[in-house]
Amino acid sequence: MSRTYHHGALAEAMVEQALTEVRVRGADQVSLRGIAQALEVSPSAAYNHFPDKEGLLQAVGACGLAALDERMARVLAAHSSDTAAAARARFLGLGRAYLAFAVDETHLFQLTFGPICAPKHVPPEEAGPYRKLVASLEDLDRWELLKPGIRPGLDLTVWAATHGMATLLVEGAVPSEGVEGFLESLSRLVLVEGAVQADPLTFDPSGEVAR
Amino acid sequence: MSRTYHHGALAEAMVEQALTEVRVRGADQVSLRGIAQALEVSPSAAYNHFPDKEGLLQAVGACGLAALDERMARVLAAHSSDTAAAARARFLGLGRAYLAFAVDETHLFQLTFGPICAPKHVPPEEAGPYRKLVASLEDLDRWELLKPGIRPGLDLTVWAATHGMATLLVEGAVPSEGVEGFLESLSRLVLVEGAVQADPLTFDPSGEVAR
DNA sequence: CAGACCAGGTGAACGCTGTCAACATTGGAG
DNA sequence: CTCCAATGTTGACAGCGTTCACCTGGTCTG
Repeated sequence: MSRTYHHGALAEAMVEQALTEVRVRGADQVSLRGIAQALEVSPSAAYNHFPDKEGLLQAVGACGLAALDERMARVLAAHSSDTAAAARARFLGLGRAYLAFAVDETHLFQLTFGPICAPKHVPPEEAGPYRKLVASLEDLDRWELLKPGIRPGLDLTVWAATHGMATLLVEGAVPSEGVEGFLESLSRLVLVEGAVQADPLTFDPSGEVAR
Repeated sequence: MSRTYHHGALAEAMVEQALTEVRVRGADQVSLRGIAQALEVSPSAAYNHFPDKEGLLQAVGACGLAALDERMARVLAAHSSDTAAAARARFLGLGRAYLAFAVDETHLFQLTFGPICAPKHVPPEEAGPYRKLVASLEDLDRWELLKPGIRPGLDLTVWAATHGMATLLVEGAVPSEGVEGFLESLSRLVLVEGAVQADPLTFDPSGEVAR
């Protein structure tokens, strides 16, 4: 309980504190001084670990990306069997996980894909979520579940649609009830008709935020 | 040239000044004091016309929405004939205009659809751009240019895809060269094959900012 | 084992910000 | 002509990010 002069793991502690504050109040409502005060540390201590406030927020944004990736990984783990039905379930589940993250981690989503952090994780080919989406589409293609002739450019288009729907949810332009309708419509555009009808609505892709 | 005590049209002047500063530096780099200084007016004068800084920025965001709407209106005017080819050109042109706006008005786009302004223009059914998109889709449907059975939910899905592509462009996650590929891919998903092949790449939907 | 080193902490200060309350100015209505 | 309401100014306040000079104390060396 004794507060030593040197904290020992200030960087991690600041990211964690900033993460919780971002989640409840939004990134532009958190102050470096507030975080330092919560940690009983002087405001300038942060500058031993981060170049500036943006540096700290970028670390928080990386946590957000990791949390999203973990949700998506959990979906893949829940539908790992090597069947056409599982491939379809993975595709829909990934989309649902992405949108669920946007809905119940609104502020973190905005930071992760906002102007402060977005330039940090480009090109997107290196990030987990995009790779998982591409893999899922390749999977669908292998099972011949994709409509014929639509493959070129499909990665980007499906990604844009999902990401766009997520931002619309976050902005409040679309209520969260619209998620299932969106996924159905997207499926109608992309998947062959009547291939696998059973809809795996059972899996709930919610989860905690990664460190 | 004489500076009177009362400005006369301070509200409009502040919006205009804020608009130009947002366009070059981004919304979170503009300060109320800076705007007041540029107009040779005291900082607190703004509070006679706007409740706070956010109020001013919301007015700027409304200009952004109007500018986007005007670009889209110009596309409709350029392809107003009542033919299947024109309907297809309108659809592609609207998407191109939306994405072009995001590319060359990045900061304004971010403000207009960011956390400060987005809650202001919901529900989106009341905004021009969404209505124009919906009308375009109904148009395509009337000419039987849409793939059969995909209509339910298509408005939202196409809007999400376009808006998502726009945000990816803005974030730098996708280079602006990807626009045409995206539009081709989207067309492949939505339009009947080989209906109208001539691609109206000729029209340039760039334009000035309204007000 | 003494002592220097240095990563990592402190405190005060600077300039900037948004916002407010009290006061000044003035065009135009009565 | 007078007065008022709209609209501008002044001065101040608290809070912000950031910097600089300085302090602490665990660790490694002579």
